[in-house]
Amino acid sequence: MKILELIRTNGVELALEKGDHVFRQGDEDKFIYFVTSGFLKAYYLSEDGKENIKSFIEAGGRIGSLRACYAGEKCSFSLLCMEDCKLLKIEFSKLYEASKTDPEIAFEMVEFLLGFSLKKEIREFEFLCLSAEQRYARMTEENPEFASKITQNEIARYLGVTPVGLSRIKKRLER
Amino acid sequence: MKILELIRTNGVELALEKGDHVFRQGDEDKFIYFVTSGFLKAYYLSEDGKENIKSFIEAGGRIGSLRACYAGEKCSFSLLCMEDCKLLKIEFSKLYEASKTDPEIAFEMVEFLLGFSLKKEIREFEFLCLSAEQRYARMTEENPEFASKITQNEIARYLGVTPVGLSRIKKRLER
DNA sequence: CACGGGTTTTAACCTAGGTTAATTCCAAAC
DNA sequence: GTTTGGAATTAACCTAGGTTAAAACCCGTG
Repeated sequence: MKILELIRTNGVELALEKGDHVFRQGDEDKFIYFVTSGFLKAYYLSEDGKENIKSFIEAGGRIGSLRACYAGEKCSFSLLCMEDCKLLKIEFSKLYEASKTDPEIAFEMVEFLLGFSLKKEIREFEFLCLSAEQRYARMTEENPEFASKITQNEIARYLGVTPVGLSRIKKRLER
Repeated sequence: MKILELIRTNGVELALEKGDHVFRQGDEDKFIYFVTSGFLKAYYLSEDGKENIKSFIEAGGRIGSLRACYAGEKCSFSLLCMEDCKLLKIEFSKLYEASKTDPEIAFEMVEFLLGFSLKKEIREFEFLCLSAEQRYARMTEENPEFASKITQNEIARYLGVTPVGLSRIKKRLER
């Protein structure tokens, strides 16, 4: 991974504690973060204070606000450490420029972005075509490892329902 | 655009009529389509025959099933011409291989995928955080040009509600 | 003009999930 | 053991949107 080399030479290492924010919704933060260890959640906060979880990020994952990095906006979500975390961060622009001049990096970016797009496409499908109940069923099948790390409250917020709603769904399903 | 050159030399031109399918859900179709002219819709069909619209594609747009092209699955949606269309198609693998060896192509792919990811991220946000009513309000603001080309029925199916539901939402909003 | 087919609206009824608040559970801390 | 605080469940009530079917509307065609 040539990108990882680039980060080792150009990036900055961060050690954060459980409960720390990497950045907050509204910040201008044009970095991409590579998760060395730990576990994070990315979440939106609506005006009336409601939390909606965009994604969970495990060791090996990457995250950054595309809208902030690439569309010149503020971060549209917050990023929070749910455990102590080690991260490597690099300016998005460095990655972007590097992919202009370095073919290997460009190709690795293509690979990463394809994987990312695929995931987002599947999530779009789930919201567009499935009920909350079906989304929950899929989640328990496909991400059983999350169950131990996150509360049911957070699963609900990730699926787009309230904790109360999810509790009902579970009960309905166990029959 | 070096990608467009590649397509002119390696791609195939298609002229389709209104009502034709480019491919159908379940097909193995590993092409990326560049829309020269016309207007199409990409939609999912559920087991019980319900249609959910993934996206509309205008001239200048590109589309293909990522799951088919990149994840080795069947097409997860169908692609239908809503007007007579001129398309250019190319095997995804050709684009992918080219981005391994040709830095310009790789960079153009990065640009395209960043734009695509951004759009999907916004759609995820809309489903996760907004009500159907809010999604409709945003759509009328941001894609007023669609209104003339598509029926309200289809707007509903794109927003994830039924036509009846959307009719109600409209009525509620006009007060 | 009348006809016919598709789109939109309306109405009546139903269901999933939201809201609020009370209750129960559980686990860590004492 | 008891206390305490967060997580999950339950219950009662409410609302948005689904479902079905009928009505109204809108065109294009003969």
